[in-house]
Order: sequence, then structure tokens, then C-alpha cells
Amino acid sequence: MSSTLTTRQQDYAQWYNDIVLKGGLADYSAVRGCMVIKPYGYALWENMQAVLDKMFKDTGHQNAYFPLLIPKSFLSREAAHVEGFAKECAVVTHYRLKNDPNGGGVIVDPEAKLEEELIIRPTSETIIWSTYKNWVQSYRDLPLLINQWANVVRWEMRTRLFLRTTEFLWQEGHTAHATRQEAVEETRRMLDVYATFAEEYMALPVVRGVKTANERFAGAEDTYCIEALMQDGKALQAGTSHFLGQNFAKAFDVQFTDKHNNMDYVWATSWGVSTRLVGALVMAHSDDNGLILPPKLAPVQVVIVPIYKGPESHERINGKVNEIMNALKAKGIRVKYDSDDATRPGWKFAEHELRGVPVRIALGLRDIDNNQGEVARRDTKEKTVYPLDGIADAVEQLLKDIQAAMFQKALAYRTDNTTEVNSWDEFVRTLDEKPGFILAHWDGTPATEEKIKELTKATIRCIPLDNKLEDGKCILTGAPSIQRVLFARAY
RNA sequence: CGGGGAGUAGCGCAGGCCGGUAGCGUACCUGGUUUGGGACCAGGUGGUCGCAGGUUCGAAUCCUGUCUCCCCGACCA
Repeated sequence: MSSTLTTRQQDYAQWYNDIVLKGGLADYSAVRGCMVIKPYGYALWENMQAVLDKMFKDTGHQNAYFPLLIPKSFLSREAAHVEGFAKECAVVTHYRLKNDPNGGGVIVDPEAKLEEELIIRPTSETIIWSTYKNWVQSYRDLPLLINQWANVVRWEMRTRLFLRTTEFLWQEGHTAHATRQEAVEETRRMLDVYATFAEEYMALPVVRGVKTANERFAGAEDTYCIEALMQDGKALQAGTSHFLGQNFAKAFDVQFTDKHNNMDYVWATSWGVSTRLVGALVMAHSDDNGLILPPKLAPVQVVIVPIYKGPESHERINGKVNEIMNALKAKGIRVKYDSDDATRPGWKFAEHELRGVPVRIALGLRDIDNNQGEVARRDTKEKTVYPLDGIADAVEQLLKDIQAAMFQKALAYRTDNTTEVNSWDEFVRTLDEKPGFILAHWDGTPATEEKIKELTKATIRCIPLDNKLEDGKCILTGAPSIQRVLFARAY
């Protein structure tokens, strides 16, 4: 498994593929566009799930599960929604196979055609709202705050590991509220949950914003998002939260009686993040030696590598390592002892760097004699000798330092690669010479946004929520504008 | 879905034009020496050449179809 990665400079896309494959996160599968998430990658996702799940529950949500298969007719109940998803739906048409009478294995049994075809969910609004209709009668039934962890399928033309696959894992929250204001608040609350998660756990700074009409979710009144900047200067949408207004309530006739005995349609939200976050994590932090994982999410936070000469020294080191392991575990730190005799220390160092383990402790006889250990941090590759007394405290602190340093580094990168431009020339030149986020004036029309996309491939990622109002002129049309919006080329 | 490239041992590749029964590096197994940044020596295992058809006495090699991956484009919350 001698593996040298393609460098970011050589070929960024290939570097990303190399990291995902050689870092043991995922593998290609026999099915077009679908990937296998390997144990190490899945462990990362599980850590993300655990944190998010707790955040959802702390904000009052409960988990439930709705079917994978959705009657085809449901999709067309909401006009914008069907428009947005129809082109990428997998359709189930039959429910049985049979032996090929001509001996060619199994074939679809033509007699087992479904009366109504089923689609595999690309998202679950329709099946969920058809159900909510039966759950909501009174304002006392509201708010309805539900999340589901699920897989979805979207028949994408071009796929990339974690970033865009045909089937992917995600969570989707679907809530119903008595008032517009309450639903808007929920939409914003969950956006904040996502932003907090990205920044505090993934060490990934994000811009909170609202999407333009062009980029809005099919069926939403407003789509909020968090946008992150990757190391190649391209933007990645890391999470979305939608205010759905009464669109789905009307499409599925979900009404309730308020305190004054008036009937009204409920107000809705939906919000989701997916395994795409794993891709974001890779592209935001990793280097040419492999993954760099933030300590809070890393499946293994600390790895201990013994350096021994012969079995008796190995034994002696094992004893010391056990003490250190116990002290680290007592603090809830995920630690692994790599005492495998089949590979030598240099190999192990490279391997754990490839897999992004935040901290490595190397321990040899020389160290034990001096009551010390060599501690290496993955993010900076610095090596420091620590006294073994109190090493667990020191490592605990180091993990916090790494988490903070990773965020600061990513933030500094984003700051350095966010440019304000004031003219079309400057806009085009910046996209070419210094890719990243670009803040520029836009006249607010979908036509102009479309034209800019056509000319440059850059899209409006969002209108930042904390935007200051500022008079200016649209970089393309020169028409008056009241604020800058965030442009970038995106994944 | 259009254009280009690729699929031969776990991984990386050669062989293919010119058909003759598959090779290199690495990994793996055994034994020994080793172990502070991807160890060394010796011996060994492993492949219906992506899959399915066809041509041929004979196909990794030629022909047809098909699947998957990569790059570019179109597409895309």
C-alpha cells in the first residue's frame, strides 16, 4: 500500500480522489455513481451524526422514518417541486422478477407492472406532508418538529465521491408551524445549528446567507444556506434550510384550527445536511500528505506508536503505553495503540498522517528512560517532546489547540480569498487569478445572474445575512444596487 | 447524455499495431536479521487479462455489444 498522493498543485480533483480512496473513506462500487462508504469514512459520518442528532434534539426535534418509495403522483402535487426534481428521479415500475424462459438468468416479469409507479425519494417533502395531513388538526398539534436520517437518490449526470453521488445519506428535518413567523424562526434556528456545527466541530468557517430566486429549493419561499470555501477557491454549499411558506400545506391540504376556531394552512420548513459534509471536511483542511481531521470528529484522536528493539523492549513499552491509554480514555479521548509488528515506525507515521489522526505519540526505550514521549500534531506536523507525567492533560489541551488552529487557518484562508470587486473587468480577472469568494454588486434580477453565470460560470452563492447595505452599481449592467452579494464558482 | 482516456495479481504498470496459452515493481505468505520517518536477505503463493458474444486450429491481442472509472462539456438545493 505504498501510496503517494497526487499533489493539490498537480491536479486538485485527482488529489481529492486519492485522499478519499487511499485514506480509506470510500470506494467505488459496481453501481454507476454510487459509492461504498468504508468503515473509517462511516465512523466520521457517525461522529457527525451523533453531534447533529443531539443538536436537533436539544432544539426540540424528534426522529421518525418515512418510506423510501413515494407514489409518483405525489411529486406533482406541488408545481415548483416537481419541476425541480422530475428530471432526476429513479422510478420503480415492477414488483417481481422471473426466470428468463430463454435461459438468460432473471428478467423483469412483464405481468408484474405496478398500477401506479413509485419513485425513489429524492427528498421526502411529499410523502411527509401527505402524512402530516392526518397528524394535524388543531393548533395544539403544532409545532410538529420531526427529523429523519435517511438515504435519498438523485440521478445525477456526473458524480464525485461524497460531493455528488447518485445515492447519498442525509438528514432531513420537516416542521409544521401555526404562524409564518414561527416557521421563519425555525428556518433560521436550524441554519444557525448547521453553522455552529460547521464552525465548532468541522472547524469550517461558513457564510450564512439566503439564496437568490434562481438557486432556491424547488417549492420553497426562501432558501437559507451555509457556504464554505474549499482550498481550490471553489465554494461548497454545506447545508440548507428552507422556509416553505404554505406551499406544501396547500398542496397536501394540511389545515389546522386556531384558538379562535379559524381554519388555516400550516407553515412549513425543511432543512438538511448530507454526507457531502465529509467531502467538505476533506477539501477544506487536508494537505498533500493526506487527511487532516478536526479532533472533535476524528474517529481516532490519538495514535500511539511504539519504537522497540526486540520483544523484551516491546513488553516494557506496552506497559507504559497502557498507563497512558488509560489516562487518555479516562478523559474520553479516542486513542489507538498501533503495536502491529508487521510494519515499522516510519510506515505507521505515514499511514496515520494519511488518515488524518490529529495527534501521534511515539514512544521508545529512550523516551521511557527519560520519562518523556514525542508528540506530533497532524495539522502543523510539529513534533514536541512532552514529559509523561500529566501527558493526558497536555494532549487534551493539544487537541483543543488543534481544533482551534484548524478553524483559524481555514478562516484566514477564506479572508485572504474573499475579494471585493467593483467592475466587470475586475470581476473576471479575479475569478481567473484569485479564485475564491467575490463580493460584488448585482442589480437583483434573475436575468443578470443568469448572464453572469453564462459568461463566467460563477454563481451567486448567497446574499450574506449580516450584509451591510451599501449603494453601488451592478458589475454587469451598471444598474443601482443596495448591497454586495457573494459570488463564486461552486461545486 | 456528447467528446476524450482507461480497465491485465490487493495496488501501480508493461505486453496489444504484428494472435501461439501472461510479465515487472510493490503488497502478501514462510524463515531469519531488523525497528527514532514508508527496512533487508532468501524462498514462495496469487491473474478464466472488466463482462458477454463473435472471428480463428488457437484471442489479453482482431471484431461487436455492454458495464465501471477518470478528464472536459451539458446537468445539478
